[in-house]
Amino acid sequence: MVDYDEAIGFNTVKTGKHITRLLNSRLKPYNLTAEQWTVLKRLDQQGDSSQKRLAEASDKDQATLTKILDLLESHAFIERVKNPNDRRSFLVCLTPKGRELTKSIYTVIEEIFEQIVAGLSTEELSNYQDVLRKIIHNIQDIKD
Amino acid sequence: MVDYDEAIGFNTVKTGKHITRLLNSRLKPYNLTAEQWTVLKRLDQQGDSSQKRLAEASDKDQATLTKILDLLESHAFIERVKNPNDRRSFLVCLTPKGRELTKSIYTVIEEIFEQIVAGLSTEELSNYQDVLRKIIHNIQDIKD
DNA sequence: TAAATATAATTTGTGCACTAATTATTTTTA
DNA sequence: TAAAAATAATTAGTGCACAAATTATATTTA
Repeated sequence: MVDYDEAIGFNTVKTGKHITRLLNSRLKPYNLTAEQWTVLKRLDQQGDSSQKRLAEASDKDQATLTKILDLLESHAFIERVKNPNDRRSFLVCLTPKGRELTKSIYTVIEEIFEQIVAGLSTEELSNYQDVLRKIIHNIQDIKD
Repeated sequence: MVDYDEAIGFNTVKTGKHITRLLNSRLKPYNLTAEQWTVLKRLDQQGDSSQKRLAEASDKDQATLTKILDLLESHAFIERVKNPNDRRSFLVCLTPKGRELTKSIYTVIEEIFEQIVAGLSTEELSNYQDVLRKIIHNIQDIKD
């Protein structure tokens, strides 16, 4: 009988933690953490966004995102602009400084991941992604 | 060009988070969190242990474990006993209450994971585990 | 159209994860 | 064997994740 709590649960969380920690150590010289990078990346990908939309895209809750944005704003990587269409919300925008930084971090991140996936075949990684997708899907089904 | 930051990094962390959140919601009636369960499970598996050994076995740092143990101790699930062989350390022990709880949680956890892995073949899950193992191994090599 | 309901962002409180520093104790070095 | 170095556990500080509550604003209902 396979112990999935261990094999899937603990080990997925552990792997995620170690990836995050590695990224954090490499991003430290840029005054960035892995979580903050996720937010910058989403802003770069989808353009100026409301916080709600940003939270959804980066899989973070509103409360957590507020804190992360506060930090990014304090470093002048982003700014919050009043949303002309809805006074309850802001549009979050990359500053020129933030845009410049984001561009250079793509390279840093890419190099790290080349090391992280070294020795794994395209097929192995593709299968891995399928399983991740199915697990997330299963969890969402349980919740409904 | 596959974006491994997204496909592997973000999605592994996301999946881990969602598993943890699901477990937390199911363990809440027992006054337990997923992380606390990990510690109880390790104690059950390896018997009375020093904090250092427990931290290693549960992939937590000493500081974090201290806090988790404080909570478990406050609920009388565990107790810290002076280590007769080394005055710098304690032996952490399950109380009868904690042992009883641990036994019943195994069943709860097993049912959740049956749902989490539903529809995934033994082979798929086995391959998934292999990739996790290799990623962790790669990360450890990078650190050395 | 006014009232009821829902929503965006923030704050508060709690539980983790991580690093650095600290104190008492043990181990190693010279 | 005394001094230096290492170690176990804890504390303090910072960054997240999550749930609940709150306030101003938008949407829906009757």
